[in-house]
Amino acid sequence: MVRRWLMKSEPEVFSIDDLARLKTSGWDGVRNYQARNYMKDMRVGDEVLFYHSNAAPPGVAGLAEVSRAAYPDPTQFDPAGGHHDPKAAPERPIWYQVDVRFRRKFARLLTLDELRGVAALADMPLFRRSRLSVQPVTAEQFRAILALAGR
DNA sequence: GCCAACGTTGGC
DNA sequence: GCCAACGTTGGC
Repeated sequence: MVRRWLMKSEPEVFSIDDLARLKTSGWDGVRNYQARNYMKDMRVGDEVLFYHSNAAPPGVAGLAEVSRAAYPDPTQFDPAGGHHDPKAAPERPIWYQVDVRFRRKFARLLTLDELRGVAALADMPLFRRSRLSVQPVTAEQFRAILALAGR
């Protein structure tokens, strides 16, 4: 069963255009347990709404898909990197990532402000739970967002 | 740059 | 196990 997710990234760090260029990328650096657990639930082929956070304006920028299921995030083992976790070891990983593949960039950014006004989206964690960078999206919510994006 | 929300850490 | 301090996220 293909499911749907929303994943946040700061475009200054990694944007939908970066993914379009790379085609596929590991989604590393997630250091929140709830977000990690959602990534562990992901299956190859799951659909991903690519959300630009901490941007002006923030919003959903496009569509991607999970191309590799969860595996240990290597950045947790690198003391020199910004995502190092001293409690993690290769035989005891704590953090996981998935790989995502570019599908398409929307013709226009669906801004947070616009999405907030859509009744069908009112229950999204995006509005109800702050700072959750990976979150599930229902079939109805997903349809509503794709309808706004057009084809 | 500010700051509210909120998850994590660590002293007790 | 409580909870204050602290750090991060992310909208504005």
